[in-house]
Amino acid sequence: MKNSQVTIKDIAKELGISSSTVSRALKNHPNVSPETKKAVTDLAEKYNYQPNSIALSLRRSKSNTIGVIIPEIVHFFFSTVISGIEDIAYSAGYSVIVSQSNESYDREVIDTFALSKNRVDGILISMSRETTKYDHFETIHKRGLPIVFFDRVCDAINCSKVVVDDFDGAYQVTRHLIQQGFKRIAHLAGPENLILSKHRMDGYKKALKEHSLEFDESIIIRGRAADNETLAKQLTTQLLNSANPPDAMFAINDRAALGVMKAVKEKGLKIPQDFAIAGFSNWEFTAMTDPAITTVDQPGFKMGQEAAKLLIREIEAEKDEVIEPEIKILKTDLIIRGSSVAV
Amino acid sequence: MKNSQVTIKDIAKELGISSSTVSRALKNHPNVSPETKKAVTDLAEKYNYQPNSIALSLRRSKSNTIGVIIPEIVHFFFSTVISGIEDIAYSAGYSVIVSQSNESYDREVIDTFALSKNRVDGILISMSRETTKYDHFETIHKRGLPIVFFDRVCDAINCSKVVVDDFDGAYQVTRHLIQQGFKRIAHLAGPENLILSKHRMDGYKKALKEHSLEFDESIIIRGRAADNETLAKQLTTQLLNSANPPDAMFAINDRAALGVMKAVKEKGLKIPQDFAIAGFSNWEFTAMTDPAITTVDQPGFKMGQEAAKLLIREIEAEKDEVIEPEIKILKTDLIIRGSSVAV
DNA sequence: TTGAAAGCGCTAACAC
DNA sequence: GTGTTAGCGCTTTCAA
Repeated sequence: MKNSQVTIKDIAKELGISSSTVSRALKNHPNVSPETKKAVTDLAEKYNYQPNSIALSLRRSKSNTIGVIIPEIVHFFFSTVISGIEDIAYSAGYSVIVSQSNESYDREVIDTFALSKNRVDGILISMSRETTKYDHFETIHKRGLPIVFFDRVCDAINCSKVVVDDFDGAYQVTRHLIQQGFKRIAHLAGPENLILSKHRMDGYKKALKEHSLEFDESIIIRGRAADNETLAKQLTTQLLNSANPPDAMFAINDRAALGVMKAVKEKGLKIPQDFAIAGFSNWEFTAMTDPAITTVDQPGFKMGQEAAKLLIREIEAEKDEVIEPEIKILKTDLIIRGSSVAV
Repeated sequence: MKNSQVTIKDIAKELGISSSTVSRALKNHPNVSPETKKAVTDLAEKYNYQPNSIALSLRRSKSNTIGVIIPEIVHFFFSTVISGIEDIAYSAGYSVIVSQSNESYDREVIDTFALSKNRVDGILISMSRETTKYDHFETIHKRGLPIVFFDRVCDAINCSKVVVDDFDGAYQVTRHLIQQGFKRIAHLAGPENLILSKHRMDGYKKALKEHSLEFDESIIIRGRAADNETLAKQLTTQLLNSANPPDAMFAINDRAALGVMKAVKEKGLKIPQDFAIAGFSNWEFTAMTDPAITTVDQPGFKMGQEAAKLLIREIEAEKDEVIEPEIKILKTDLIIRGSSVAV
């Protein structure tokens, strides 16, 4: 177990020169004689010299590492985000430390401080579902550590954020349903206190209005169905059995869409011929489930990339340079899969 | 942007004592007077002192960080593995740096050296599909950096590994099919040069033999169908249309299982009543697809945990202690989902 | 063109 | 019980 990496000192000693000269030679400093430079680089090559990045971090007070906190890694959307982050970070010379809060507030607080203690240069975070207090963010943000939120952002902190254009996505997908010829489009909405739900509802309404379809409260499902597949299915069945049933449904997320789908199949309707389903998706369920559902794709990879870019920009800003926080709103993608598949 | 974290020195200065005393007080060294200790800890608390982990790393030549290289993050199996790694690493006080090779050999080599350069204390790796040369592992392993392989392991390196018990998994799932009353069980096998394929084939054979069913080469699908859904479907259809068709199929992986499933559905057979399907799964496809398929689950979380444990054990071994490499073979889980779902 | 020295933050051996 | 000193590996003035 020889753990001996060569250091600048070793090279200096072998060459009988000082370590400062070696350091200079290695980084192409102008004032080094060509001969010394050659001798040094040759030897460095021979011994496969690797600068000790920890020493560098200490010297520069910069770790070239960014920390990421997500609710859970085992989730298509979030792992996609990480992939995007890694993509940008890697090219910019940063390592990525990943930690998951497991949707726990306590764990998120611990993770936040752990990353800070580990001297990451900045933090990317998507909040846990439990989080309603923001002191931990406040603390490290005040301390000068750059933070960028993505997807589940925190309004209380004045920093850069990356989110998805819910309004536009909802508008687009509803318009798509209308263009496909569906005339009575229901909406399984999310909790009314979430701004996200409101945005999607507004997009839905805009599309209806634009095509002179009236907004009908009786085909809106509200309440907890968005988080409850069984309830979603049940309420959809009710709608389907009503006097004036819808011929399509825009579901707020994929859990809801799954419930809707089951109800529609049980009723014996063909998707998307008899009844069309569309929904926002963070690819938790529907992606793998049914090619006949049109989804508004949350662009995870892009989101990771953009968040990482914003963070690195901030990290690398000059000391006195003032960086204005930027809210990046990403357009969604409408994913229309082949509807030729038997359902 | 005040980036000023308090240091031991700051505390020492304010208290008019030396930094070594502060250091000692902070870590409860016996030879510090209670008063000094109190004064120091109070002040540390007040200023929210956080030891600089980079300085510590430099001092101890230990980063308390482990590197992970996986083919791709956006994959249910691998993200599950990371989750398991993170679980163990976190409790043991290690950070996890994740990098993905994207199934590219070149990128894997780069990642390997990048992690080594970043002074991680050890590396966990699952090889890229492309990798057939192992010099990069050899190099860093010789340098004394602990490595543990998982899932896609490298036989050429003498180090600890974590794999799945393919033989037993195949045996169990085949036996399960037999116990369900199926009598003519086909097998969609993997590439014959892979040891994994051989193990699974052997497990399959053992189960047949144990129940006095004869091994029939005519219902074995070999070749490239394991990596090709379309081909899998096609060859399955052939089998189903043959004179003496099978009544069940054990597929080597989930891509294959998916092809089989499509063929069976197209044929109009009910799963699992008319035709049963079972397969090894790393949850790439089938997991979300069909509750009627019995899967042999590759325990990703456990695998991550075990790999991390082995690695940390090695990292934390005393200098002169010799750690024998250990090959950990994890049992698979047989996942039998409710077959009550309409198919 | 090069070397000596200081320092990033921390710890530990050695003095007193 | 506490201070001094040296050093982890590197860079960067300052002086020669």
